Formats: sequence, C-alpha cells, structure tokens
Amino acid sequence: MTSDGTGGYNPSEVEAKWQGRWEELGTNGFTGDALQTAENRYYQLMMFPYPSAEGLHVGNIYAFTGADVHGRFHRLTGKQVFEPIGFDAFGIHSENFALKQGVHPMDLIPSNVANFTKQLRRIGGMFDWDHSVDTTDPDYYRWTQWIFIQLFNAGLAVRKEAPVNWCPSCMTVLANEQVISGRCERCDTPVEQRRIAQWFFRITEYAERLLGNLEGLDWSDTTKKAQHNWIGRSEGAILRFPILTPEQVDEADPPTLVLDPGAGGQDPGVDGSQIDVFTTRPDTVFGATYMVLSPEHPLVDEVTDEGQAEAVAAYREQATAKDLVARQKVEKTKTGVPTGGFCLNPATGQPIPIWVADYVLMEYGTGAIMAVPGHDERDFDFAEAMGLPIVRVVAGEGDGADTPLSEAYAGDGEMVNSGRFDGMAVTEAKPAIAAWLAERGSGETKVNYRLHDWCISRQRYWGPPIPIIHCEACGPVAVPEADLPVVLPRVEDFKPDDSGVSPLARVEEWYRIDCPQCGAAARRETDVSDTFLDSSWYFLRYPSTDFADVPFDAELMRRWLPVDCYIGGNEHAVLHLLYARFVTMALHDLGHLEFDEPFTRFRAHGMIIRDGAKMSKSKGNVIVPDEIIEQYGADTFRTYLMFLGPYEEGGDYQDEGIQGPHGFLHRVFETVTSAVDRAAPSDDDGGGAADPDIERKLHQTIRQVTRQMPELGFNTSIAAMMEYLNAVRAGGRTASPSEVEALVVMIAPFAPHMAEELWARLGHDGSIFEGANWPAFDETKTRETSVKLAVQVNGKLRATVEGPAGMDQDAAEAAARSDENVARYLDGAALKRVIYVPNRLLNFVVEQA
RNA sequence: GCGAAAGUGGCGGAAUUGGUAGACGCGCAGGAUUUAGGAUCCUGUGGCUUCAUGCCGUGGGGGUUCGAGUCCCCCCUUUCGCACCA
Repeated sequence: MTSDGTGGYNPSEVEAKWQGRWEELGTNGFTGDALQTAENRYYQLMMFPYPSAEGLHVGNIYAFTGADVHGRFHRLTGKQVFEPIGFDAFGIHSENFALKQGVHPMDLIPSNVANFTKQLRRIGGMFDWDHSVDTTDPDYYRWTQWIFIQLFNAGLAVRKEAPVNWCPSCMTVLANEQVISGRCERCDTPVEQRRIAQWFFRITEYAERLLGNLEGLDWSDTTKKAQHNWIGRSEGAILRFPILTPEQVDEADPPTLVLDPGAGGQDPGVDGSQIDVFTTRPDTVFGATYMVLSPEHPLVDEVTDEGQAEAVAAYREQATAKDLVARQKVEKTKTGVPTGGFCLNPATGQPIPIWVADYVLMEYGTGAIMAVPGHDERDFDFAEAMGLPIVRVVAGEGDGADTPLSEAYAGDGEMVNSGRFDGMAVTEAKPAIAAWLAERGSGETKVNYRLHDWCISRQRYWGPPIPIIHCEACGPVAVPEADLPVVLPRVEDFKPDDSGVSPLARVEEWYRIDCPQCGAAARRETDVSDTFLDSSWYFLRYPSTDFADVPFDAELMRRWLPVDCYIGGNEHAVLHLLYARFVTMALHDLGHLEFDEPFTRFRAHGMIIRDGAKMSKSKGNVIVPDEIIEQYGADTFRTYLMFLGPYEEGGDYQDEGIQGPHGFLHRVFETVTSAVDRAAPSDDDGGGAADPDIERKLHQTIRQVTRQMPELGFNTSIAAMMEYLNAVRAGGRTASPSEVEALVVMIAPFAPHMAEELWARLGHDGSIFEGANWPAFDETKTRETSVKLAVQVNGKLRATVEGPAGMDQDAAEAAARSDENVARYLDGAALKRVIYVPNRLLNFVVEQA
C-alpha cells in the first residue's frame, strides 16, 4: 500500500490496532456478571451461519454487517447491546461435504469454525465471543435433546409413518435435494417412495396461534404474509358421502335414489361406511358429479369393484412409485381410473362414481374430494378428459341455470340447480348449505390448514441423536434427563449404506442399552434430529452459555428476552422462523418461558448480486471478501455494502462502486485530522464563530441519520453523511473539531475502527462506543432561513424565487409576480386560483385568454 | 398457472409519502497537481432542439387532481417464492 496523501489513513493499521484494543478493553461483549445486571438492554440477533469450508461469503458479511451496524447504533444511543454469534454446524450439508472430501465432520467442523471466527473478527463486528454457541457441541445439543424430551412428554412429539424418497440401488433414504429430476444424484437410479416410521412435532396443534400472534409482531409485511400463506388456513366443511353397495346402485338405476334429500337424511343404511371430503365450497355440493380418492387413500380397495381391481391397482402402483419430487411436479394433464364404486351425493341424493386420481393429494384435507367440475378448474379438466358430467350450480352475471360452461366458473353469483337454495347468493349459500348438511348429519364446518406436522427424523449421521429408547415392553421411552446428552459417537464410516437406516444403526455397542423403565434389553433410536431443531432455540441459549446445568437461566430470560431485533435472510422467512416460534410457544406452555413469541422485531435483508446476476461459483463471479478487506480494509467494505442499496432489498455489487465509500472514508479521516491539527495551537475550536450554514446542515444530517438508522436506512444515512462532508469541505475549507465530532459518532456503526481512531485523535480516552453519545439535533437549528420557492403556472415550473423562510402567501406572490418569466405567463390570463405550499411552491392556476 | 415484490439517466440508487424528478455514489468528459502512472483536487454530466429556467422525460395506455414516480383502472416486462391445497 502506498501512502495516499489523505491524512495518512491506513486502514489495515487502524483496524489491527482497534481490534486489539477492543479485546483488551472487553468492549464488544459482556464479561463476568455484566449480562445479569444490564439495565437498558437491547438484544440484537442475527441468523447464525453454517460454517462452510469455503469461509464467509459476501452474503454472510452483508447480513452480519447490517445487524452489527444496527446494534452499534443502539449502543451509541445508550443501550447495552448483546450481539452474539454462533455456528449452525450440524446437517446434511457438512455431512455431504465431509463425505466428498474424505474428512470426518468432527474434524472438519472445528477447523471451519476456527476459520469463520478469524474472518468474523476481521470484519469488525461487535460480537460477544464469550457467549457463543456451536450446535454440534454436546453441551449445546444436550439441551436440544432436552427440548425433544419436553415435547415428547407433553405428547407433542409423536411417531408416525411418512413417505420418504428411497433409492432402490443405494438402498438408502434421500433428502429432497438429493433427488435430481426423479433420479438419485449418486447412481442415477429412479427414486421411489417408501413409508417409514418417523418422529413428528405436532406443530399443527399450534396453527391457529401461530397465525393469530402474527398480528402483534413488528415484522416486515412480506415475512408475515409468507408465514400466513404457509400456515394456509382455509375455512370449509367436512362432508360425508355414504358408500353405496352394488345393490343400492342397481336399485337407483335410473339414478334417482332419493327424490327429496330432506327426507333422506343419513338413511341409505350403508353400514356407516362413508367417504369424508374436505371442501372450501360446500355451497357447490349439488354440482358434485363424481368423487376422487387419492391413490394412497385407505378406502381405495374397499370401494373398488371387482372388474376394476386390476386397473386401480396398476394405477396406484405407478402413481405411488413416483418419488415425492416428481409426484409434486406432474404436468397438468389429468390421469385417473374409475373404481367402479359409487357413493351418494348427500345433497342431490344421487349416486356418483368414485374415481382414483393422483391430482388429489393424501397430505391435504382428507385425501378425498367431491369433484365439482362446473366450478373448480382441476375438476373441470378431469371431467372433460374422462367424459364425466358437468353441472352448473352457480350462475354468474348474465348466466342462466343452463348456460353451458366452457371452463370452470369460480366467481360469485346465484345458486342454480341446487334445490331449495336456488336464487341464493353464493356468500349466503356457503354457510346455509353447510348448516343444512350438518343438521342432517352429513357434514360439519371445519377449518383446515396447509401446514403439516414437522418431521424431525433424519436417517443420517451428522445430527444430535434423538433421545429415545425403544423397549419392546414399554414402547418408546425418553432418555432420563440425567443421562443427557446422548453423545453422537464418532463413527469413522458414517456413509449411508444399504442397511437403509441411519449409520448409527450399525453401531451396536452404542445402540444396545437397557430400558430405563423396566430394565429389559432395549435399543436406542438411531435417527438423528433435523437441523432446524438445533436452530429453533439457539437464541435462548446465548445469554446462558455460562450455565451448565440448565438450558437457560430464568433470570437471564426475563432480563434479555424476547429478542429485540432479529435480522436474517428471506430464505428462512417461513420454516426457521415458524419452528422457532413453535418451540418457544411450546416451552412457554410447559412453563419454561414467560413469553411465547421469540422475536419482537424481525427484518429480512436483501440479496447481493453482482453485475445483475446471482453470485455463484459456476458463473465465476463470486467476490472473495478476504481480498477486498485486504485491499480496502473492513471499514470500507462494510460501508460499501451498506451503501450499495436499501438493506432490505439488497443490491448490485459493482466492483468500481467501492471507490465511493473508499474515498469518502479517506476524506473523513483527512478532514477530521486536519481539523484537530488546526485547532491544536490555540486549543480552542479553531477560532471564529460557528458557520451557520454548516451548523444547519449538521443538524439536518443528524436528524436524517437518526431517523433512518432504526429503520435500517443505511444507504440513505451514508448518503446524508457524504453530503454533509461535501458541505464541510466545500471550497477547500478546513473544518473545526466541533463540526466533525458528531460525524465521527454517526459513522462509527459503519466504520467502527476508523471512528475509534478519530475519536481518540479528537482527544477522548477509551472506546467511542462507551464514551460517546449519539448526537442530538435541534429542530430549530435545522430550519432554513431562506428558501427557494418553485413558482408554477398551471403546474409547470416557470421560475424559482428566493425569499425568507416562512413568508406568507402575499409576500410569495409578490416575489413571484416580479419575476419576468412568471409575469409573461400571467399577462393577459385570467387568474382562477393560487395554490401556496409554504417554503415549497406557488402555483398560479390561470385560464389562458 | 397461482402468490409476492419490483420497473426512475450509461450503471447502483434518492425523492420529507400528492408539491422544483434524478440526492448520494460509480462511470464518463474537461481542467489542476504530478517525471510518469496511480492517488488527490476542482468543474460538468437525463434526452431533444431553435441553447430558452423552451419542449419531452420515472415500463406502456387511460383516469383523478391546480399539481402524479407517488393515488385509481387496464396492459407489458423482470425477479423471487409455490407447484394440482379441493
């Protein structure tokens, strides 16, 4: 690095110096019992990273820097800010990487963590290294397991069968991301679906609360909306369709079984066997002309007619053989086969055929639908393809009862072909028909959620073992809390093999254990838990890392939680945040926490792209942060990242763009040091009265930055400071210390090292973050004394006139009229009205002659 | 296909929420300084033309208003989610 003649600012020197000083002073974190006694707390949380072997990428740094800037800002306003960071190091990601590199994850992770720690220190974040977590540390996952046990004891962790992707060649379970267009990523064999027993958390029990609580949270709207849609509440009804025996169907041929449905009730006497469907449109039940079961539906065999058994079995086999990913990606063309069976439409009293088709999903609703082709697009397509009847039961504007349908009509209108409900508006018919069916025992209203229970089992190695012991006599038994953690044994061969279960199932000396309840020989659960469980509670652990015997200390929880501000990526807006909320709620209900929402405020940062494209290794457009920091320093890099776009939207990384903040910081350094040098001889403020224009600009800048910072308006805050610096330096003038001290404080969150150095040169001892107060602005000092008024005629700018601030309309008009150009436009025109916006604009509305 | 967000100079982006569009920065051009390069410092920089505070201009088209980047309607494009949710 060459000297650059700008006051001798040498970032690498300044940054090394202050990173050392922070450690000596313990400025960044809380030591001893400081956390226990903090009064004016602010918990600034950022999503902890997965410590990859590649090291920090720009996205990480962007996320952490924004959070750090926000945290440092709050610190300067007098809060005691806790800003911890840790490592989310379990999971398939590191496991796969370890497999590929032939390194054991237990060796890989510590070196990755060490590398991340070094890089994180280098970017100058105010991280509290005395309160860090690593999810792979047994002292941490001991409590992850403890949480599992609390939920298990409360009946919120249950075991049930669920489908998984299965590679018949590797004989192993695959994660969704290991299935590449229907084939195993390793051996290219088509992937199948299999059902195995897995552990689930019953998050659906909390659906209503997870939804309702959203209202009161200070989260960005998009995130709330994403959660809202994911939970996917829909109001509708469960309707019961009695299954008909072949005899009943014969009797009803021609097909009017019960003429007046009102008389029928539950009458058909079908020995209680029935098909339940969920629908959000009970009003359209009269238009249900057939029924569809999902291929996995348990009743498929029962309703299948002998003649159709073979075709149905074949169809089911090909539908269920598809792996999960492919099944969800089927093209729009509908396939299906009739079962030959019939059931009774409880509204019309007519028999309708039962089909099997894979466009109906077992996972949603009841796995069966009443098909209303007239008013549902998917049903319409299917009915057309299969030649099934389409009946109109809703008439839109201009439609009659018999207007033919060329596509499904899902809009509002009047009921038709619906018996006694004809003529009723859809909105009224919905509750009316649902109530009518309920009265007759054919249904009930029901709220349905799209949200599924949370599957936490992983047939993998690199995760915390699920703390359960399977005993033949007692069933699944929780590991006694005193025996936690269940330590993940070091297994050299952790590759999934053809056993089809977790690699832990090969470690007999590990899984063999006596039942803690009856003492009989038993077996440990060999699945590990989902990484999302690790990350669902880490923020609870941070303040309590000094406590070995409890997951979190009650007093610290009261003092520090819920989190004041959480910042992280949009990719976690749904799952992670939902799981963390669920775990917090469950722990609250079980008496472990006093609050039931973990994050008071959440903001998602945007994404950094480069030259208009996503950064990726394959495109070769990845920025290596270390190189930028080496060349420009961490302060410049931080400032540039915060400057290049609105934080919540991200921005485009342009290599040359860093020159702006680079030059800016150098000029700040030069301006401040020369202000100090100039002031030194006389030891006063550099002499002379304060420049009123500079003072006004300063107060305006403080106001602007103070308002922007809490809203993460970093790019505009930096722009405002640049403007101020330009004003201070205009015409080569030298600033006085009092003109720049506030600037140094305001820039400190962005360029903390440089700010420290300048703070010291301004004659202060210790850290700026401990000694400085965020500058206050005086509203009266922000006011302009004279203003430039825009003068318009009919909304078009014709002049600008200068006058004293706050002048009245008469004065403004007089000034404007004296302008030649304005006079020209007003001459000979009839003045209709005058709009006056004080200090801004004067608009003459005229009628041209 | 559905859902969400967004379209402003050569580029990244501002705009007190209906009041002078283009702040701040990059880039570019001219100049100063320098042995040279780099760095630094001034000055200029939406387009057009008849060089005037003249006309046009915030994806396109309509509308409301004294006044629209901002509000309303229609259309187009891009990005990101979700993929048949009954």
